[in-house]
Order: sequence, then structure tokens, then C-alpha cells
Amino acid sequence: MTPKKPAPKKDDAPAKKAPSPIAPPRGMRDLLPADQPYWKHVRSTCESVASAYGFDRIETPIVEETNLFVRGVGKATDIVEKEMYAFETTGGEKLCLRPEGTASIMRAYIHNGMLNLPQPVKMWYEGPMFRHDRPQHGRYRQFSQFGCEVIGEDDAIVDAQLALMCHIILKELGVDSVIRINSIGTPESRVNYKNALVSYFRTKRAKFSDEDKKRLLKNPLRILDSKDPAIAELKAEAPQIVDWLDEESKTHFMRVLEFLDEASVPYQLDPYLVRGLDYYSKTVFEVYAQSDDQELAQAALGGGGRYDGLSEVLGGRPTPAAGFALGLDRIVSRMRELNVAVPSQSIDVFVAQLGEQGKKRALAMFEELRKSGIKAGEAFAKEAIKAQMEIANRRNAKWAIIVGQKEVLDGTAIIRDMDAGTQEIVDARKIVHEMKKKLGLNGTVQA
RNA sequence: GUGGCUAUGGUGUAAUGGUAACACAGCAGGUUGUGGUCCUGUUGUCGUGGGUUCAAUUCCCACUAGCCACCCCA
Repeated sequence: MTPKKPAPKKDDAPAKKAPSPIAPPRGMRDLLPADQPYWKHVRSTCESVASAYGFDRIETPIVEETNLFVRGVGKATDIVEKEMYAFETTGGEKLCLRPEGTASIMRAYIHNGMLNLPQPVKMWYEGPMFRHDRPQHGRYRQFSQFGCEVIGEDDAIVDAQLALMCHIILKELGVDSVIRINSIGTPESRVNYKNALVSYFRTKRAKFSDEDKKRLLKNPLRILDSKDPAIAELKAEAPQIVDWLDEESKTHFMRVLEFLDEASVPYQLDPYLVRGLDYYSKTVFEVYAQSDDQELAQAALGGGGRYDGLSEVLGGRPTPAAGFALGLDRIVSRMRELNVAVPSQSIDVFVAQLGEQGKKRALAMFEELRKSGIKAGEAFAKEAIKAQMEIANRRNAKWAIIVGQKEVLDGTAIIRDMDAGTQEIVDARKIVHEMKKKLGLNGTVQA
């Protein structure tokens, strides 16, 4: 490119290169004020359901010792092997951004001696998780999860209730869902099954893609999930995990299903469902959005299951436990697709002013309204009343109070009904009283 | 992490080898007293860097980002 002609500048300051704007890191995004009504609604729904089911909140650090996940989630899992935001501090600590919640909750349970609390301990959490995966719609490197954990109880009804909660939360958010469920038994029965599976598939290795050959070695259970049509044929003949379950797991699973039937939770048995985290045992499930159109990309809205072995792996006593996590980003996105209405934050009254004196009076009036619990809005920096009324309208104010020069002199204010377009003049000192009356906040009960 | 597609104002789109059109939103006005209609004005170094060319937003390459599939999962 030829150098630009020495375009003479008006001022003789050296032409600085304008700093380029900075985007958020890959796979991370801003949740803007416009997004918040959705998030607020989703979070509060999750919380109130969890609370109704007897769960209390727990907050754990976003940064944890890397080892927690290496031991808890499993060294060979994708999450630990290639998706962790791991780093070393100047002090030499090996830390990472948490990729999931369960391991932290179990760590906290052990560390804080919660085994001395009445069992089971039921806790919920919500917050950002981090996985260095390749971003896609509904898959972010920072995403939010809401999760519930029941620690210290092995009864099958807990597993069923957790799945039920997933379904209920989504239902309250206007999202239809189905549970896909399976049992992967105890670690011992799983090893036996894995061996049977490998020896079955090894004879057919010739038909495998490179990808599936790799899986045969690394994670044979996953082969059952393969999209390769050649595998689909072989699958029918392959050993089924149910046939390899130990008696206890089998009965446990049967009871889980019975409870689900009892609670009328829609579910599908999925003998090929395995989960990517090592800590699972017995029950595993995933929650999917139900839709008419084909397969939705990234349709898994949540997942969970039983993890009876996790406590021991993390140095605690043998403690049965189960839980689930929901992906909030995906739920919000699904709600948007479905045009689910969420409560909007509208104001009760908008305070409009005119002139310097009006501004001063309005400032005080706004504060009075606020203190008495009325949701008031304002745009005091604006001069034109027209612009202020536009804002009042945009914010869905039911009422507007107008304080201009004249009103200041008279000691009055105008109350305008924004729907009817009618207005009345009231004593400025009685404005709070008037508004409370109009909004029905007076506490005067009508018979 | 692998493969593919895409990249134009705040948003959604258009056109073009000779520096950009439209809609919506935003802001400011239509003689500082009133909104949900109307009119006017205004908002862009055409993702970043390089190359080809007299000339590039338009062609080529790289990078970056987004999206899609895989992988995996929330």
C-alpha cells in the first residue's frame, strides 16, 4: 500500500494511532442490562424451588486447587485433560478456574466437617464455571450453572427427586423437558462391563473410524454414543450395561424409575448414556429441552446423577451423594427461542420536572417516594418535558408526576395517568400519600 | 482440539474494483410545559494486518471473532 499523502492536519499533534477497542476473551460474553430480566427470573426460580425442597445455599471459591478436579472429576476426562484454565501462582500453587461445581461442594463438605450435621446435607450453588472448549452457540468458556447436591443419603428417592427438580424448575420457566436416564452401576460392575464391551468391539475393529478406535482404548463406553452408522449396527448386538449391573445397583435403579413414574416425570431410558465425569456411579441422567423440530444443537440443559465414590477420592469418609447441575446460559437461550415472558422491571411513577426550581423540588420528591417504597423513575438531567415523557412511557410508568415552575410556586404537583391521559393537581406535600393510595400501598384493607 | 461457512453504522440488511444504500433503535430539534403517531438532522477510518491494482469495503493471504458439524458437555 502506498503511504498516505501527507494530509495536513488542522492541529499539529502527531497522528496517534487510535487504540483499538477490546473485545471480551474468546467464548466469554457480557450479560447486558437487557439480558438481566431473564437471568434474574431464572436464578430466582431456581432458588425458590431449591429452597422449597430444603436446600441451603453454599458458595465456594471460583479458584480451586487443580488437584481437586484431577482427583474428583478424573484425570482422563476431557474436562481435566484439555479444558481446564489451570495456572501456577508466583507462590507455586497449582490452581485453576473451577470447571464444575460438584467437586468443590464435596471438598467443602469434607473440609468443614459437615458429616457432623444432620444427614443428608442438602446444598445449592450458582455461579460461573470455566472450560477452555471451542465456543459455539450455547457453549461458552465461561458459563453459569445452578446445581443442587444431596450428601449423606443413598436412597433412590433422592435420585428421583433431583431429576424431578430439574424438570420442575424448567417447567416453571416455561421450558418443556425430558429426562434421559441410565444406571452405570458401581465402579466394579462398570469395569466388568467395560471389559465385555471392549472384547466385543475388538473383533469388529476393522469397521471403526480412527476416532472410534481411539475411543475404544480411552473411553469405550462412549463408542455406544458414536454417530457412525457402522457402529449403530454393531450396537444392537453389543452387551448392555443393565445386564452387567450388580444386584444392588439394579434394584436401586428400578426404584428410581418407580419414583419417577410416581411423580409423572417424563423420562426415557437411555442405555447408552454415560457421563464424562469419573465420579458418577449408579444413576446418571441428563435433561433435554423438548422440541418439535429435529435435534436442537446443544440441547442438554443439565445433567446429574449419583457419585457415591467422590467423598473417598477426595479424602473423606465413604459418603453416598447425588446431585445435578443446570446450564443457565442454555436455559436463557431456550427461553428466548420460546419467547417466554419474564417479569419486567417497570416503575410505578415517573417524576418529570421543568426549570431549575422544578428540578430541585423533583429531586426531593423522588427521594420521598423512594423512601416510602414506591418505585420511581426520573431523568433529571433532561430539560425538555417531551423527552422526559417519552422516557416515562418507555419505562411503562403507570403514573407521571410533573413539577414545573408554576407548581413550585403553588406548592402543587400534577399527577398524570399515563394510560388514560388524564391529570389532576394535588398538594405537593401530599404526593406520597396520593401515590400510595393510587398504587394501593396504603395498607388500608378493603373489605 | 479437527473440519466447514461467515464478518458492512447500536441492531437487521443492500450494493459496488473508483471510499457506501435502506429499515429500526439512539441522540438532538420541530419557538423549555406533556409520551406511546408525524417531519428534519445526526450516528460508519465497511473485524485486524498484509498483498494484487492507477485505485479495494469489493480480489488474494494470514490473523481474530462468530456460527455449523465433529469431539464433549452445561
